[in-house]
Formats: sequence, C-alpha cells, structure tokens
Amino acid sequence: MRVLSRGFYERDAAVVARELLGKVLVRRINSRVLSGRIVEVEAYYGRDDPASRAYSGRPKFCVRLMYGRPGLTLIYMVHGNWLLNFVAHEENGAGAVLVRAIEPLEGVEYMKRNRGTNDVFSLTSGPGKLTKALVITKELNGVDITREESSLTVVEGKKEKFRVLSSHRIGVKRDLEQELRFFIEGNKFVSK
DNA sequence: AGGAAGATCTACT
DNA sequence: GTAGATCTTCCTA
Repeated sequence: MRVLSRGFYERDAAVVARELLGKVLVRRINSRVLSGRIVEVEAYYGRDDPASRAYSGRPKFCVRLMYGRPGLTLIYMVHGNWLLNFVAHEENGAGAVLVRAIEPLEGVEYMKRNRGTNDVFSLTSGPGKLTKALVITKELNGVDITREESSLTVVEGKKEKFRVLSSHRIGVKRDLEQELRFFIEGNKFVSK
C-alpha cells in the first residue's frame, strides 16, 4: 500500500486534516502490524492559534516541530494521555493535525489487550485511546511518517465514499472562529 | 513546588 | 448524561 508523500503534508493544516480522513494509520511493532482507518481529526495552527501547542509559553519541542518539517509526528502528553499529531503546513507556515479517532483494522486482539477492554467501539475512539491501543509514546516523537520503513506511517486506504462533517475543536478553551474538527459522517468510531 | 494541559474512567443521578 | 478524580509531562516561580 502506498505511503503518503511529503507533498501531502506540505499544505494548509485544515486541508491536510480533511484529506487524512479515510487514510490508514499503520503502526509496526516487533514485526507485528497494527492499523486503523482515520475517521476523526483536528487542525491546529502556530503562534496565532490560542489552542495550539505552539501558542506563547508552550513546550519548546512542540513549537520547533510545528514550524518544522511537514510529515513528522508531534507527540505530547495531556492529562496522562499521549496525543498523536502530524506536522502539516505550507512553506514557512506552521501547523499540525491531531488524530482523534481511528477505526481498527489489523491487530484488533492486540489493541484490546493494550486497552484492557473487549469493546471495539471504545478501543480507538479518542485521541488518548488510540495511542494506547497502538503503543504510541514520546519515543515516536519526530518520526518521519513518509518513510516506508518507519514504525509509524500513513498509507492510502481503500477508496470509499463518505461525507465529511465539521465542528469546533473539542476541549479547547479558546477556539478560532473557523471549524477545524473533521470527521466521517455516521462512523461508529468517532469520539463522543 | 505548583499549575496547566487538545482526556478518560468511574460512579452516580 | 453529567461530575469528579486522576492520569504525566513540561513550564514558570
């Protein structure tokens, strides 16, 4: 399956976010493959976005990465959960896309073990849940997801028809006017 | 040392 | 469905 190229991430974060829906996140760990279809995402910008990790006074590594090379991961801890983002922006811009939910495809049994539940609908239906299911931690921060051999990549999924809905971002204190959360209409794995 | 942070789980009404 | 406890880093004092 084709890995998405650097060029895919070298566009506005909101555009990249929307187009990531339906793509497949692939995690390789100890010759095991875990994967899931991306069904919910949010876009974040740089210094001007009050909800962004790159907003004034936030962790330096987040700022560096968000203004850095598109196609790398940005992973950080919030309330005891690791959150997975992909750096995405146009040249000289800043931004990232937060992966909020995926639909489990391969390695479901292993994910269940990681999450300590048998309910497939609560396995990866939230930003902190999916990182736990796929064993994604700080160690994978800055990984290049456009390289085939990386332990984390995003590939083109099956072409399927679906409608995209949008809303304001979840949990942020001060949101921008623009709606930056995107998700697949009617999908059971979108977070509540 | 203290607090804040893009969340989750549990235990209730 | 909502409320409260708790999760773990990194920043600022």
